[in-house]
Amino acid sequence: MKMAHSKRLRRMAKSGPAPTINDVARVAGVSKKTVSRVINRSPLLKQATREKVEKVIAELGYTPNPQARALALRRNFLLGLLHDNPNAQTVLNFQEGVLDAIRDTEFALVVRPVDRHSPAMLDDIRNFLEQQRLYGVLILPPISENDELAALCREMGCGYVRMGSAALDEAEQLVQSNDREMVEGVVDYLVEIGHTRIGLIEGPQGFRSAFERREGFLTAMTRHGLEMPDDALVQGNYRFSSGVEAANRLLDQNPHVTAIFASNDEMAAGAYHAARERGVDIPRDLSIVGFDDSPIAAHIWPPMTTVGWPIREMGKAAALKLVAPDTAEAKPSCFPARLVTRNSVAPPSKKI
Amino acid sequence: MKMAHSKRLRRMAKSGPAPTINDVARVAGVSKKTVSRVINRSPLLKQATREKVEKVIAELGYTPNPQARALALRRNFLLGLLHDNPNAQTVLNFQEGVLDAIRDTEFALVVRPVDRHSPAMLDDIRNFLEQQRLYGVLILPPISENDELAALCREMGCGYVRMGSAALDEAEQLVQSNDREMVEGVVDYLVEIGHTRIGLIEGPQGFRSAFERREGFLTAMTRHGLEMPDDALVQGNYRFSSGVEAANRLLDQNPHVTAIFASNDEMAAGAYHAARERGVDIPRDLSIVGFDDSPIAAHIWPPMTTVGWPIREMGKAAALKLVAPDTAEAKPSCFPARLVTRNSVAPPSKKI
DNA sequence: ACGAAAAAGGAAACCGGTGTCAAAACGTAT
DNA sequence: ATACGTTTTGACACCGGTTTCCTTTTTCGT
Repeated sequence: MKMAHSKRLRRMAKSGPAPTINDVARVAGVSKKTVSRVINRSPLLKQATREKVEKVIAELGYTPNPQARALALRRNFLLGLLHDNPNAQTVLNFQEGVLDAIRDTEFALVVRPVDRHSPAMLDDIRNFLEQQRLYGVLILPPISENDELAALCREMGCGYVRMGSAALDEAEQLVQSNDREMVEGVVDYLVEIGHTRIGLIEGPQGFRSAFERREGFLTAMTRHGLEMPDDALVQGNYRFSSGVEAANRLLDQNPHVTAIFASNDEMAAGAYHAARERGVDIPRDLSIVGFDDSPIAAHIWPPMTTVGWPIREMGKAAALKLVAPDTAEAKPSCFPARLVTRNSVAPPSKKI
Repeated sequence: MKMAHSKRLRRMAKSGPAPTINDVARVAGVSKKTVSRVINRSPLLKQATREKVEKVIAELGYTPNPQARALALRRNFLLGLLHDNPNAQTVLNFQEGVLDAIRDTEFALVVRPVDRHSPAMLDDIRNFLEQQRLYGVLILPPISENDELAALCREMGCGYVRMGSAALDEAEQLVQSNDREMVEGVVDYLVEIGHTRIGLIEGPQGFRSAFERREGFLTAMTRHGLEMPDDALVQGNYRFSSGVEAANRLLDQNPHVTAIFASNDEMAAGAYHAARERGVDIPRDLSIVGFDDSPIAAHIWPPMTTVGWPIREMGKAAALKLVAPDTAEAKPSCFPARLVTRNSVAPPSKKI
């Protein structure tokens, strides 16, 4: 009720200049400093004064000017999101997570897609950070694996948290997932239902995530005493088309594989495509497992078994590590991925 | 060279407090006002003075503090993006477009996913606008169709541009696409290759885009003198699962349709799913056309014919309408969609 | 060479908050 | 009533820019 009332008052003011702390102070008959204390929940205020001021604040519909606050405090309330992730859903989920963390705070999230391939990338980001003076930045993979970028943040005194698949950094600056173990789990699962000739479409050179996933894969294969011929391991670049090519190469070189693990869903979808063109049925003739649980995995036919990360939770935790590093929710830095079982996996067919 | 040099100097300063306009003024031996004039490219400066100051700026690696600027100018340089779009790729493309527009300016983009179904949505957004005092906001569909939201922006004196499928607003506040005509074009195309019994999966009630697309569809059908039985028109809610249900209902009620147009790609993909489960082959037994050209359209099998919007360009134009309304690039408000022909359409098969 | 007009530059106030430090108000012991 | 310690409040400077208004310098016509 009171709320609605104040809104009405504010609206009736007909969008004149927004009330400032001075207006509040004058109307309430106190000094601006006292109003400031109310806003900042200073404990050394008499209850009566606090209430008096709060009433005026509500009546006037006063909101502190964030720019003025930022100036006085010499820090602002802007979080940055640096990303060059090809998977839109991942980026958006992460954004949602960040928003979960900063909703009802004065923080806001500013986004900055970056171009990993531009030689000027670091300078661009430097300018961006210099200009905007962000409170901190969140860095999504794959660019989160760029150590120069992290160094740049440190150098510029800008807080940062990276999302990455391995121990890139200290726990305070990292949210990670256990994808290596998960990939091992995928192999275990495939072996368990009978597969022995499993192909791997790995991600591009130089990506930590690609490396981790390959290592997890190979570790598990070795553990199971399974052979891993060189030509059952092909490389892609995390994109759909590279998945098509990689799967074709893999199946040409190694027609007996009964299952393929691809380092991300896009490439796995590419493998679907290649399989379909060759007339091989999924999952009867070929099982495919992807990684990321992006929307395509659910939409493709047959729905794809894949590994999902709790991206949104990771986004939330990442943001909390910056804005409230001492809360429990900000502490964990490793978030368990889980196998999302759908219909792209079946025991190997008898033939061959 | 010079650049690198200045960067080094700045770095050597070891991240002390960033230099301010006062530092520049002192070192250059001029007043802060003069430095301010240099920054703002005031024309009434002697060339020599300007160069002297610019040299110092470069040496010190000075960048104006955006918060201080915002405070003094009583406006900030933050654009907001309000979205509740289920299609992540669309949102991200739009973001990229906005970034295209504001790259190398002092503007930044802050994002705000909203929950259309929350009753507190408008209040949330009001608080957000009140708190952040954005320069302006960009509003993506479907929430862009909410007139209360637009009214709120006007009331709060916050500039806005909506992306919408119809004449929701004045051209200054709108980037739109000609989807109605495009839908007519889709029908023309289907009719041209021989289809006469075409089903429609329309979007949810109350969405302007859904309305426009349905009208375009019906207009074209009438124009071709084709019958449109009530049961060939079913409703979905723009999501994958609703597409599955809608297609099943449609095919149950009307087994003779040879083509389906769905109001977006998600639902079209759902229709694929339904078709597959019923053993009907796409495109031999059933042609499907979607709308949006989202990634799923390219990835699904067979690749889907759909209608694509130039989202990124629209994002750029929308941002320019706010930050540089007088430039030519900010002028056009209608961006032509185009038919993306892939493999989900074929002439109707003879049988029946 | 001189005066007037135009150009260039500076001093001080201001934007709307916060920090420092001292003053005022209050409660209590003497 | 007085002195004293504590709590509460306020005055004022400051954050780093811009704006207003005024002074100094330069330019130029005669």
